[in-house]
Amino acid sequence: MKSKPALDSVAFAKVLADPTRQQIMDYCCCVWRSVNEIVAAVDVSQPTVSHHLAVLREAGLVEVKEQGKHTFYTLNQEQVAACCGWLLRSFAPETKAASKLAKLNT
Amino acid sequence: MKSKPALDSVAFAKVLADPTRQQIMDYCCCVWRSVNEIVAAVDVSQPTVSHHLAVLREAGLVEVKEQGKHTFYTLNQEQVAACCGWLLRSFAPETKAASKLAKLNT
DNA sequence: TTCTTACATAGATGGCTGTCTATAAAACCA
DNA sequence: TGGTTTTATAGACAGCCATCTATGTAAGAA
Repeated sequence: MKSKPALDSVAFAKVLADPTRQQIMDYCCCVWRSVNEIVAAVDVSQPTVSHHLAVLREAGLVEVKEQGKHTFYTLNQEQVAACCGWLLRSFAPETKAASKLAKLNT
Repeated sequence: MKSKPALDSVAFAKVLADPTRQQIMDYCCCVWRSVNEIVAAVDVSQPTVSHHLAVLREAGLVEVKEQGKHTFYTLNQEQVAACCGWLLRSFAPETKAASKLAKLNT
């Protein structure tokens, strides 16, 4: 019996289903970034970046840290891993990848 | 150096980002299903099912087998696994799950 | 305090897409 | 041959969403 992820698999996919959002996720992977830095990196307006960050935040796919005037974001890799694991167990249960992950998440 | 999946990660997410489509994927996982069976299982019209199957087919997420009057579909688990693996390596590289999969796909 | 910087929110808009009905096409049956 | 079943395609339409501009708000600088 596998536990469900914190995030619904359709909701997870919807969050991922946008190139700008994946670009932001990539840029915030393994490192904390201020909104300013992200805006400079992704070629959409600052409000659009804020919108995407709100989507990612509500999905629990980013962590937030406020420091004075700045707000820093970083990718929540554990959440991504949990959702990908769930997808693998749901839609690729007979593959080697699913077997490899069988021991995780009990 | 990890190889890219056959399917773009944004395109993959877009295909997954619909509840009816995930329902069809679930229903066709590990078994061949005719369009008729799928229609009976998912509570949308037959043309809508055909539309979703076309989306899944073009993404390489299902395999197709024609037998006389019937067309059978089954989920392509390897494609799903490849895309999930790619997502894990991209957006959760520091997790245990990513380590487990590190040996696959070289 | 006043100004600037950093970020979020509100509202509008255009494009995409999931759904439907209607129809076509192909295979089987009588 | 004609009719039925199975699936795909075409076209229309409504709802969603990514983006923008404009504005609000809070923190630091002067």
